[in-house]
Amino acid sequence: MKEGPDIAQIGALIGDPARANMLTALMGGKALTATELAAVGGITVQTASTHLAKLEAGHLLAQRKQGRHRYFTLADESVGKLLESIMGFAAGRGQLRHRPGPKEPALRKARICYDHLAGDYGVRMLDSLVARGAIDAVGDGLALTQAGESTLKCIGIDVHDLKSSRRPLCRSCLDWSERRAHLAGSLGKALLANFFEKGWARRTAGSRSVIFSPEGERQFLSLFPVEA
Amino acid sequence: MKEGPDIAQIGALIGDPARANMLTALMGGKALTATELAAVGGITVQTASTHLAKLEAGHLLAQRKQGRHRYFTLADESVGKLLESIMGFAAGRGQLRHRPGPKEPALRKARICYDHLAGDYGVRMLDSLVARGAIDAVGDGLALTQAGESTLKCIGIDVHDLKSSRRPLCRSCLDWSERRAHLAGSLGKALLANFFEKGWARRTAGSRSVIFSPEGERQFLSLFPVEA
DNA sequence: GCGATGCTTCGGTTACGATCGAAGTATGGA
DNA sequence: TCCATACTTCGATCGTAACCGAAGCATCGC
Repeated sequence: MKEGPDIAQIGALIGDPARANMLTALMGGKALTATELAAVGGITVQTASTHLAKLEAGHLLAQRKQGRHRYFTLADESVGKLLESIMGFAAGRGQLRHRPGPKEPALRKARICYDHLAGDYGVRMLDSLVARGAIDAVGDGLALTQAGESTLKCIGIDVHDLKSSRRPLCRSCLDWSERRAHLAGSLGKALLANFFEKGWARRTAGSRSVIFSPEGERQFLSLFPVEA
Repeated sequence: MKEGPDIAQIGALIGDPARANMLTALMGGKALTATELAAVGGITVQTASTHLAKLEAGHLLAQRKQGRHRYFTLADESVGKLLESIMGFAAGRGQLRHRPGPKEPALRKARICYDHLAGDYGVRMLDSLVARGAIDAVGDGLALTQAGESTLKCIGIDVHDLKSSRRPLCRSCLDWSERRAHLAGSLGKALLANFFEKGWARRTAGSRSVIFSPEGERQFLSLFPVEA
């Protein structure tokens, strides 16, 4: 009867709308305070506090005290991956939350998926890297090629630094809006960080969407062309 | 605020213990009746009926009427994949349901994951296929090689038949007990079916575990050796 | 037709958990 | 020291959904 891991527990954790909203907000990768999370959940701070305690007990969140603030983040990358995969599943059944809201288009174009770029632009970037032979793709798997290493060096990313981390360099992540893979892993993170540093793009205040500057957009599109 | 797909809904569906048990049971790949599912959920048929209706409305289950029986299965492969990925996540946090039960060892050795082989033996099989060059593995991705096609022909599987289906041939699936990949996709399904046909193994009554016959086990182990 | 079986629907109870007001604890600044 | 801010804990309320008994359909075998 009772076989295997307890999926009901984490299902229940994600199953509450307020908690789901908070988790979704944390997919933006930024650490948020309890008060901020209460706002996105549409509840009071007291209620949020109990929710956050539960999520932390379930090891979905981690918190870091800083002065009188308490910053919450997703516990680790695996949580982000889990959430994105559930989103992909939900999107596949056409269970979008209500009707597409005003921010939907921006979200579909470019957004943060935990710590890397997702949406149309994220998919485009991976496609382009694969097309030029910088990344090998077999099925779902991704691997950086020799040629890819030098390509990235030109962009300004030293792959050698990334390789020291225990986290995999390339990972594919199913994009819920595009229903295709985009690039995750430490390389995906480094690329997004690189775009922010260069001023090509910036995060928005209360949302996961990523806004490109006109110049940044031009650069990005020419750096990652799509074959005709 | 309300961004992206509705993960709370499917979280809630999975979050109820009775429903989670039923879904887990259906991971065995066999279609089960409402009465059987009520038993695994530990509830009466009436209650099970309402649960099943909800799961069906949420597109997690499909049902097929056959005489006065109603057979329920997972809606499609994506549901199985989602559940296994949640199990993998839960297992990773050490949130096994209680303490390992008596059936746990058998389950870890060999079990059905929706329609293919998982557990120690499932992981071993994939490792062996990769080691002999029958399958290419890059990151998470898997692809059958030319050499692999003939290997499978010897085993008694005509890959050409499988290729006609829209479902991908090779897919990697994260094994919650081994925390490594095993082989899913139509090829994974065909291999397990092949073992059943040959009488090497059989499913058990109320469980996901797969029991090998002594002879079948010998054959299996020699067919999929592990390098020293 | 009739009873038996498998399942669903209805009605009413119950329990759990989400919620918030109010009070309590910690940190920072003045 | 004193107050303001950030957050948690307590206590109580309330709503929802899980649950089961009983009744209602549907299908099978006879």
